[in-house]
Amino acid sequence: MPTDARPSRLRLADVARTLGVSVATVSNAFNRPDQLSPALRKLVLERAEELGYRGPGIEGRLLRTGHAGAIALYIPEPMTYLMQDAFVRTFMSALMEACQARQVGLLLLPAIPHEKSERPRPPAALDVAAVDAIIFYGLAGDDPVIQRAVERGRPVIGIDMPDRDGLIGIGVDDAGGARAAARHLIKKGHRTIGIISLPTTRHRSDREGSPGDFSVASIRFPKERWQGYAEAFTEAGIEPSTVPIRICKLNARESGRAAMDALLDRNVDRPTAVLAMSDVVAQGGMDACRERGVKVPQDMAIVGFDDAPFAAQLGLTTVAQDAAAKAETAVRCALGEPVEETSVPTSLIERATS
Amino acid sequence: MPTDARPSRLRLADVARTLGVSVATVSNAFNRPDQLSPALRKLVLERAEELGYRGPGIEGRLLRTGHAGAIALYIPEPMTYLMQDAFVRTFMSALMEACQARQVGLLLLPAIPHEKSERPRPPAALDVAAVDAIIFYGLAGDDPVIQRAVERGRPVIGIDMPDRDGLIGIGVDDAGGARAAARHLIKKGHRTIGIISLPTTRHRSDREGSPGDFSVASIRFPKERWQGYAEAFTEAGIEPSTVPIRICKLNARESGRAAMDALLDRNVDRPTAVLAMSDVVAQGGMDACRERGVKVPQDMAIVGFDDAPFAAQLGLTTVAQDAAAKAETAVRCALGEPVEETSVPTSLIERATS
DNA sequence: GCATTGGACTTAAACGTTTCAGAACAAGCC
DNA sequence: GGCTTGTTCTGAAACGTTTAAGTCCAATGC
Repeated sequence: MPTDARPSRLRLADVARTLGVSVATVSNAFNRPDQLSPALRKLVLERAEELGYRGPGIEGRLLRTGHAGAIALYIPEPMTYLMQDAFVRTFMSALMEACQARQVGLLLLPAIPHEKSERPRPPAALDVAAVDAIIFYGLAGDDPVIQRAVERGRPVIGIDMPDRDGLIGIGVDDAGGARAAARHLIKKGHRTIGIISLPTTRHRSDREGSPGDFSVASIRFPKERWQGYAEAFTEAGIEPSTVPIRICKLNARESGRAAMDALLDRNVDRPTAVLAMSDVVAQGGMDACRERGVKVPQDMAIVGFDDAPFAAQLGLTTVAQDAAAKAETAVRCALGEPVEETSVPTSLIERATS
Repeated sequence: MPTDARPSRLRLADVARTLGVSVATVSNAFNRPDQLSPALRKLVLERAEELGYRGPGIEGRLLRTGHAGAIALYIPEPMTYLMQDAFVRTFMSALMEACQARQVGLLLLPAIPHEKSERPRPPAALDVAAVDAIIFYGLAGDDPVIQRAVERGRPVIGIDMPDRDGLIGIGVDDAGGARAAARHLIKKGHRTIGIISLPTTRHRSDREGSPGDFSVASIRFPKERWQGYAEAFTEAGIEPSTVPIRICKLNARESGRAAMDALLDRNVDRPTAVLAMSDVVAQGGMDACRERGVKVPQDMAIVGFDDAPFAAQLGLTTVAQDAAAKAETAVRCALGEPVEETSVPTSLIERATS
């Protein structure tokens, strides 16, 4: 280590001093070209380059304007979840691309730990992070962190969440995608179709469900997807209240397996097809069929949701979400760019399981 | 509050005012408990909670103290690369865990685009991001962004990079890993073991080498890895100066192939095993063996270095790096925590090639 | 020639926080 | 009683930037 006494960064004032102009002029050279003559601007910029001044630092600017040049992503899970789930990774990639294109930083916020602990806990990163907006992913609609984020007075975006006071919800057209999936199975001749649902509230368990669960759901997409399924059923003359439903504890393969098991155990109304609310639980369902010797799609047709990367390998018919559009829209909203529509389209991808 | 149209965040001053104390006192209540009586501190904290004040915001603090509560990660690739490569994902997960544990944000910086463009380009995120430190990953040792980062006057960490003025390099324990690899082959009964080395200086060519090349090496890894190999040889009573060495021009498959070719061409001391300094050149060596009908591992055992993602598929025995420790150490350095050792342990992974 | 306009640059006041240097006061020591 | 020491709180000056308001001056219109 050399004996560099003062490695402090250069400031506007340093550039201003060597040129004999005011700091305002230097600031304007960088931010408001119309406020000074082109000749002087060129001079200032050249001198800045010469000195190694890279432009106005964030410290002062953040205080003065509140503009941070980054957006935050918050998930209620440990951060590593972003790397684990293949579907999430797809979304993340798209989010990164959107940020990259705008040269904006993406700040991953640590989930706030469950706090039984001491009262004077330090302010959470979520509360103080230097960002222009916060994007939530995988959050329940009634999570209290939403309120905290909104209080910060910056745009707050919720992926797969309903709009809410101060929260811009971005989602796929869940109802439309689900309707298409259900119609597809009905067209194939199925009349008894089971549902494998994702959890509808924060209180979670693997259990039997009913349409009533969806009307009180605090998590949006199961609700909306059910509505889509139900619409298609009604169209076809199938009474939605008679449809067998299993609700999963988690979006996990094992939960899907258990749900399919329960459906196959039924004596009456044993379904010939299943609509799964995610590809992950659909995959679990396929596991259960294989174990029990139930042939897919002959004895059991399956349609997933998400078009996760592994769905193609499995030959799983599924509803594709445009994850890229979702991420792009989220970043647009975050940065205050004009955005026409906050729900993105879906499309049914027919493969071997139906 | 019905009348207040302003959604502006609460400030220290707001809390101070309602209590009739000075802002300094409120600030101290949050940051320096020893500066006021416990009773008053309690009062202040309670009132803050009541008002919904979450603690001193980043804007002022950043300006005053420069403390941002986040660290940046910069890779010279598009950000999405972080999601694509399995080896990188492992590192990322570990990095996230380290950040999560400390409740520190992880800011992903967009790579600076190749700039043929207009002169007055806006300051890059790398230059202005609100972070306490910058971690580089996958960067060439002479990339000019290092200089820019160092100029910011914050800790700069380089993963798999040599130390450099202002840059803290974090790497694996090269000597230890190499020693383990050599011991492994010796234990298997090999006595004539060839070395396929990475380049030792900036002047590069595919050529024969000798121990002297390593004592004058200007590049760190080969030197250290050779030391590890040599130790193990000496232990086993093998004179290091008699060991056949090939030095590659590049860390490239083709160079590895050429090196193995040369070793197999030897009439005397034709090796029965090879220690390669990277998985890439090891892979090249395997190519050469296949072409010449030399059976691996029967006629030629091979041990690589790195545990690159493709190593498992190839069945290549190699020296794995502890990605988690690397990430943990990087974060430690970034946050100025005491760190005893900036080189991280390795472990030998035995597969089919030895 | 004198007011008016507009361009080019400067002045100075924020923005919210931290922290150094006191102030006020009480207690202890000689 | 004067002096030091300590405790608890306050005043005020930074930190680096942006920007509304203002100054200066040359050009224009009459």
